[in-house]
Amino acid sequence: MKTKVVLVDDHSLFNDGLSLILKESGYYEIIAQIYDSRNAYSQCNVLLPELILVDYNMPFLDGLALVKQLRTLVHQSKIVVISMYADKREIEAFKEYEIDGYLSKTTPSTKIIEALQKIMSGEKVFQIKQEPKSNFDKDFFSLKKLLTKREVEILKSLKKGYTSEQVAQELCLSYYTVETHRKNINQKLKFNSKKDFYEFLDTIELEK
Amino acid sequence: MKTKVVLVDDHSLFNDGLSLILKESGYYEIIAQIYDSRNAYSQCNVLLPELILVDYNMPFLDGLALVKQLRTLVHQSKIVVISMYADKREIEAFKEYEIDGYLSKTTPSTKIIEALQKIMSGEKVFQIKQEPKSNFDKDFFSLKKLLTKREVEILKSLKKGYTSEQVAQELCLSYYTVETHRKNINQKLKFNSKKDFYEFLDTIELEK
DNA sequence: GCAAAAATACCTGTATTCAGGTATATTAAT
DNA sequence: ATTAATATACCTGAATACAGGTATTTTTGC
Repeated sequence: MKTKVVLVDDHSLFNDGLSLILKESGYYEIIAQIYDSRNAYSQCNVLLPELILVDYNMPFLDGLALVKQLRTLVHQSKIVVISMYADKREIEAFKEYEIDGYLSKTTPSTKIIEALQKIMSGEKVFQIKQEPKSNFDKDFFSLKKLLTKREVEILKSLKKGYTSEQVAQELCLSYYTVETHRKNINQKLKFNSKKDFYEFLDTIELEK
Repeated sequence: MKTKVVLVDDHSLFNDGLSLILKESGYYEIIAQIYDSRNAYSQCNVLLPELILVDYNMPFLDGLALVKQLRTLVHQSKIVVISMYADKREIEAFKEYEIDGYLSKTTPSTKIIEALQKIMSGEKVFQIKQEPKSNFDKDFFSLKKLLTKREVEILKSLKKGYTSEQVAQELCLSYYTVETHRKNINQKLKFNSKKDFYEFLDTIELEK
């Protein structure tokens, strides 16, 4: 049921953290965490993982050299490289070894999970640089410059799943006022669809 | 700028993993990871964290006893207990010490972050048992059992931000047909608000 | 103090969604 | 072969959201 994963990363904190993140997602079973890449090939030969996550920067045997080895495995696993610097040249170097994905360590865990799901379903995911954010920086601090205090309050209330009507009730405002605020928010943030708006609403953190 | 956090958990894997998760969120700065709860009180007295995350099950000095100590700190920090078993009786025991939240270790990292954001803005969050998943398991495989092939196609199209009208065009269907499918989807998945639906749409993976 | 920004409220018309139906042809299951 | 499920399509009315206005009061910055 769950995808059997082997993690190869000398940096134990990240190895452990990633392990936890993958386990938490509910889709992955970590069958091994390997801290010394020199053991990876033999271990994978025995464990037959469906997915191997390999760090790029490792001592003794780096990601590139390891992938070269792993591709000679009889049992074909998906191989994903995780790197500190999502460099274009780095990716180029991997091209000939037919890896299934290339992810950056700066990617939020949710996006890592998303990417891995895509990869497990056959897609290839290459993240060059940090993905350009949607429209503007989605963090609260840049948002504060754009929106007024009241507009943020409206968003907070909408975040609870309220309709404009319900927001009006909660904040003791007229329905028309709430609608006006929403109109202004939409103008400022220029959403292309309802989905875009609600997606934004879901993602954004609006706390102090 | 970032919330200063101290983690208290003897289980280093979880401590490290949680640390990573908090850091990744961008809102938290981990100023200490404490593995022996007996050091927590003195450390917090020096470090003055805004948020203290405490594990429930710890050797020597367990979560309850530690919280009792921490509440005597001059500098008042938010205190959140994280437990393996989100037991109702456990929470009861904490009630008199006025903790700000009680979270389960089974909670996905994104939900932990969400909960902590709420807590930092003054709310209290008590998660008893693992929260009943949003109606059903949000993964594709359990979804397939609930929805028909066509319904999934409709969702895929909606995921692009299309309106029912546009979905109809893309799939060469009548607008009415698309609306019917959406109606059936909504019935099956029982969303409580538009926000819930679009949030689901954003989260779900619909690939093969 | 004055001008700008923000917050409030209202109106209109349209677009979109949602919930309640009905109905038929095709497909899958037993 | 005959149910049951699926996909299709249409209708209506209500609820919600969106886009275009206008307008008044309050707050804030200089």
